[in-house]
Amino acid sequence: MAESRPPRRKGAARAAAPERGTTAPKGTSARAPRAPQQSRGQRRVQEILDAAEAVIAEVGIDAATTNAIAERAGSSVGSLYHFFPSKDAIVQALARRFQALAAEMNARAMPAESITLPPEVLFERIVMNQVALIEQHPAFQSVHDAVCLDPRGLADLEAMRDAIVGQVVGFLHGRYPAMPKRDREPVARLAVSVVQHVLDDARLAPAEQQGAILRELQRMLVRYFTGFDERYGVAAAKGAR
Amino acid sequence: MAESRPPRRKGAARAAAPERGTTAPKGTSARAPRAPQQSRGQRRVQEILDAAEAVIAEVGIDAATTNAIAERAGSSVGSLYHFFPSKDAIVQALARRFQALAAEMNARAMPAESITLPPEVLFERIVMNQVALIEQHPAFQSVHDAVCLDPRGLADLEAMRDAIVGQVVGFLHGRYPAMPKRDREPVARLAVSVVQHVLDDARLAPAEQQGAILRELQRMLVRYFTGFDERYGVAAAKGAR
DNA sequence: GTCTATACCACGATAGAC
DNA sequence: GTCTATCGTGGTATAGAC
Repeated sequence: MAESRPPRRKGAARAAAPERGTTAPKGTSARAPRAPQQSRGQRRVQEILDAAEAVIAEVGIDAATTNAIAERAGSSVGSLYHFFPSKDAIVQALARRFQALAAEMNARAMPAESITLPPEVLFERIVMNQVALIEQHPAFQSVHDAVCLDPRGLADLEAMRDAIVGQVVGFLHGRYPAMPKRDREPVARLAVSVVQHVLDDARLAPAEQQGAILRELQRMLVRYFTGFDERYGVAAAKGAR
Repeated sequence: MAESRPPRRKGAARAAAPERGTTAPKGTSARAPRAPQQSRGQRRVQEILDAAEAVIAEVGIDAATTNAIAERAGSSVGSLYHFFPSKDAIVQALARRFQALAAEMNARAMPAESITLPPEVLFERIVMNQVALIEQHPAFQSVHDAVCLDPRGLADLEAMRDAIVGQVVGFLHGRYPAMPKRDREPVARLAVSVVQHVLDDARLAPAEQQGAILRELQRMLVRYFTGFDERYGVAAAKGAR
């Protein structure tokens, strides 16, 4: 994997830190009251991010050049730098998009009602959701890793991972009120880490084995959580299995 | 993070493919019959690889420059390129070292006698062994990922991962003769993937949680394999738990 | 065999015409 | 707002003295 972890500091031209102002990638300096302009600009920004995602998925972050991204977006570097102050800014914007996406997906995969589901159906849902997310956004891991190792610029924001872990902690709290508080976060971190990395890893396996790996992953998680079900009981479950 | 996966093709100067001949990084063209020369050369090679390992562990593969590696080795680029034809060759040599290391470690962690051990002690040993390996060689993951995504040059050699998976498959065969043959490889792949990635990931967690994550990882693996113990029985075990 | 100096090139980022 | 052309940086790899 890749590849080399930190986002680099290689061909950084002379311009050191051109200051990035607000969170939104403002096109021109002051906001223009015309809605069409803003929406057009937003569409352009999204197109650039889509292109960046595609290129990164293919060649990785370091090898994804600004020229390649611009070209893929049907645009050119100059235009790209009109919307983003630097390549890093593009990666960070992408990270934010992914964070929102992952949080939403996670909320859908384990809503409040799901805390009483039997592990089999719970993890079938979670794993399949994550599979879909990785298939639709293969750049997820690269971006995630790059941002994690480069805290600057995302410091005020919690790391992507932490947001997801937080959701799982909440789930554990709901399902196992008796689980010691200090156990919740390690368990959540482990579960998230396992799902994320195993699925990413599975793409390298022979195609005919990928289904089997998914099934084993589900089996492993089911056995892990069945242990908790037996130890702590499932909150308000009808059949405590 | 991670970075960008593929080893790049960035500042590749004009020299396209200077052909790498045999497997051993031959210094001069013909072998010199003097033993001292050879051993000295080998020591130099090892020093360069050690330096590369250290630099990669700190900054990642892409950001690890040949100059930094040479400097760290107490040498200089010219000398470095006397032993290795390219930066990629260094990474590949490093990969081979790691492969041997991991195989040896694995053989130590699960020798033939271990197939009857209770899961608790088995995974305590396996996890702790892998922890030690990652601590002593933090560049392991980076190199592994980079090589996996860049099959060229390691094609004849099995991928690092496959070698380890093969050992685990053998273990499963010994411990669970009744396990269907086609289940063995997915199970092995999953187990290897989980151990490797979770431990690598744990380094990013808050220090005070790392111990707990390790414990949870062991618990998860124990519950997973206890399921197999119950389903298939442990070969020739004294107490079938 | 080891070093210094440097060729060569790709990249990120900017300038300025349109 | 978008483009083309270009600059400055720094990275790989080499040349050639010692």
